[in-house]
Amino acid sequence: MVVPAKVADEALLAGRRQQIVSTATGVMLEKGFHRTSIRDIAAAADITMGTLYLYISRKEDVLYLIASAIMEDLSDGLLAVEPRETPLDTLHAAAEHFFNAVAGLRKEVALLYRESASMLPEHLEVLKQSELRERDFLAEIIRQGMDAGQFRTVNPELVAHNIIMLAHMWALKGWALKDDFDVSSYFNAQFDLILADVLPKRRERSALA
Amino acid sequence: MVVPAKVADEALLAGRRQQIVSTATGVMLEKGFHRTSIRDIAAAADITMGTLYLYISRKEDVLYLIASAIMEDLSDGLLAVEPRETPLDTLHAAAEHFFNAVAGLRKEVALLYRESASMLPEHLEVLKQSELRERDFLAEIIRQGMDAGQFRTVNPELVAHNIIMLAHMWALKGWALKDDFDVSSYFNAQFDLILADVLPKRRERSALA
DNA sequence: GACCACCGAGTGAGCGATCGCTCACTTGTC
DNA sequence: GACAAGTGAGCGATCGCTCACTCGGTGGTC
Repeated sequence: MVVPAKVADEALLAGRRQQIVSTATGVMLEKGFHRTSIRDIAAAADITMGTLYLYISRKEDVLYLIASAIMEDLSDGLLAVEPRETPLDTLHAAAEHFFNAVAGLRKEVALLYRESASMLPEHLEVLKQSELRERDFLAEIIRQGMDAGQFRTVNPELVAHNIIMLAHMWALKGWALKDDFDVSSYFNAQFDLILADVLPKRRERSALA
Repeated sequence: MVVPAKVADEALLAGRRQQIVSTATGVMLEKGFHRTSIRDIAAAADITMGTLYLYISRKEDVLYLIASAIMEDLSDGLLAVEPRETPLDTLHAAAEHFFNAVAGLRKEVALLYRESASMLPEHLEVLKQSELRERDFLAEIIRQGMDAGQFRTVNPELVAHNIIMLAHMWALKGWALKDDFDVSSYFNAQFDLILADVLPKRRERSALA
């Protein structure tokens, strides 16, 4: 167990933690990890400090619960994307889903980057593994496109990581992008560039673009 | 003046601040802004707390001095890149320079992302403007390539921002990339993809690639 | 040269305000 | 009455920042 608790009742545990995470996220988004006190978190969740410590054992546990909830939101949705007719279609669907998910959790994704240094190493490792799973999912689609002769030869993991990074970029660089794009025009512009990365140079782009 | 001081002698001011920045950077890199105390900074710079406050007026000022020194290192080098024979050559030189600069300041760049939320708004704004200057510099090269008919039609600012983001990616995602790349193979792989973004689809890649 | 008033730079004990976390205790339920 | 869940005053350890003070050098006066 990554986050030990002192309460046996599992339903109660899950419920209270959900209550803690959902209320503490707002506080952390606003004030950040270090400026958010245990008292703040307890007050937001409408419990006392002592009760809070029945469900976590260190302040860092709260951060981890928040971070892994965000990561799950992002990852689960992506990994649930079903294969389409062609690898290109699948890549488009997966990327679009991921870009939208990140856009819906802009501040939360930025929080992950900001506070990753405040996390305990074993917690951070879990999140890294989660991102690697996202990368591998996208890389597998790209590999299938290459095997099918539909994509040119690229490093699938690198292109996959770029897709993730450019999605995160909406969260990290929104201050600079918001003037020129909204969420969907941002995705369209970026996917056009991703297409250029993976499609063979001599072939016309598909109707999808 | 963004950071007010209580010492009149400008040479002394510059020297002391250089001394503060160079020693405090190491501490901040290791512990982060909030876990680094004023006492830590003063001790590292081998001065007392009182003296420190002659050269800054808030703890956040130290962070800003550090951050703007890092940003200057990155920006000045990029903006000093001279035009080459063709826009493509110039873009290659500029991107390579920037990727190398970021790679040489990996932890420092990661610090900028982590601690941007700890900065005072007016300090953060200066750093944003600096990054926009980098973006515009790269965008101008791309625009020239488009005007010369050497590049296809893309959004120059977006591609420029992507180049910056993918360079920063080495600092942000090094944990995942270090297994597959070193600094130069990473740049080569990414620049190959950037080429695919900007070069016309039907044209063979130049000898540069 | 002797004296002194002045000033800018440097000092660090100490202030008030937190902080994360504990534990002796209360409450509610069966 | 046994036990799991909940409570919050209080502990020790910081923290950022201040301010009354020391110190050494400079220049004016005799």
